[in-house]
Amino acid sequence: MGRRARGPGAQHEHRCREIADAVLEIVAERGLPAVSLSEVAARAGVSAGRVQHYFPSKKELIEAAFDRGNDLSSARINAKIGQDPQAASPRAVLAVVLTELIPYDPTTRVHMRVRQSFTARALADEAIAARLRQDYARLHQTLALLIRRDQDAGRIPATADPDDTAAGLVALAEGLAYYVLIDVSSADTARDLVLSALAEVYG
Amino acid sequence: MGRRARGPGAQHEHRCREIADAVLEIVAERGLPAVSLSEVAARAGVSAGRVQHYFPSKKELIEAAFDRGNDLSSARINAKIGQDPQAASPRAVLAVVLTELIPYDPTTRVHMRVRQSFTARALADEAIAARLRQDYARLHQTLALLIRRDQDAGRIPATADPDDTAAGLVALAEGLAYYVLIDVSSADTARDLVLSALAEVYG
DNA sequence: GTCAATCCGATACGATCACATCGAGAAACT
DNA sequence: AGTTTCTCGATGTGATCGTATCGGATTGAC
Repeated sequence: MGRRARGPGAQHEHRCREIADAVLEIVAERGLPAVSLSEVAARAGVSAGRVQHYFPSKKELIEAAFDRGNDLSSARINAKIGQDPQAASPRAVLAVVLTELIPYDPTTRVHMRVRQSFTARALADEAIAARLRQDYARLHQTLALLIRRDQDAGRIPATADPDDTAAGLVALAEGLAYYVLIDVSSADTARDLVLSALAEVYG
Repeated sequence: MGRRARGPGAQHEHRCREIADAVLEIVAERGLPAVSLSEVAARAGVSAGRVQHYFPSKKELIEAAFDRGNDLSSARINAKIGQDPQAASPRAVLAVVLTELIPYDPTTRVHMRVRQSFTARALADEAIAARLRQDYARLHQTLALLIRRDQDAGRIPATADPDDTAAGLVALAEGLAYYVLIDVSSADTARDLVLSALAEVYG
């Protein structure tokens, strides 16, 4: 009953991640509608039964993949920032986070394609929308805190609202990220625009 | 042969639009994956056979709905600008276009939900992507022209690149538009951010 | 070594889908 | 009036989907 599965725990999580990663690969290549149990099983190189065992419903499978995608993106960005977020200057951290939202290589392209797919589904899937809102709240809050720190240090005019400024910067980065994904803009152009927007925040 | 169907032409286009509008309604409510021939027929109040007659394949149906959605949005924005685009000041036109990209009432919410759905599909559907690229090219070009006009008039610093600036403003507006759609930001906040970004362009 | 929980492959089922086919009726041109 | 084209509802078909279920294999606890 209340007992926790202990022995196979490690294997369990590993298998779950394998399957979730297969979902992400399919989403990156052909979008969320292309995700089916048989597709996922084939991509992960396992039987459909196993997929069904770990994720009894498709809904759970999709949501697990969403969380997995978020974890991968967060890990990538955190690795870029370095182990000590307090050490670097707020502006440097802001620049890294914002530019990391722009796809500039195959890996980041995959990450942003996946994210874009889930943002679309959020419009019709409240479970995904709730997860996404929480995700945005955390991201915006983090950036707003950095802005506020540099406001206190006098490097950013105190007139700007930190929360709105943070939301604006992320919105710009994501809008440009989409342009890069569909080849409307180049990654370099997008990066320059984001960084110049950041520069304007700094007066 | 080369002959054009004349008599039933009017009815033909009218029926096509009815069906395309039904597709847009479904997309706005439950997303593109919810669009099926039977759903569309039921929503439009016609038989499935008629839908199939006017749109022999689902692909054509989706693409027609995409074009229809674009037409509706363009018409709405053009109506806001007024009949004489040369008369108004470039800045006023820029402000209208950018704020009209932000959902602020049920109608604009529907328009932007539909647009967001198609942008997601564009990642996996080259036909939609091509249409979207053309759409963006036109929009960005229009705004860049307005910016250039006010650069020539000395109202905007000549240092800024008109095309990149236009792309940045639209990207910001669309990123914020999505925040409004999933209730991350309010429409007022988004509007203010877009307008202040425009103000910064004007120095 | 025994036992129970977990794991997972195989199969079946009902629903839904896009699409094809057919044929009757309406309309338009000759 | 006759003929042809357009219109479109009805029905069938093959494929794919998500899910339920079952039975044996594996595993870890004791």
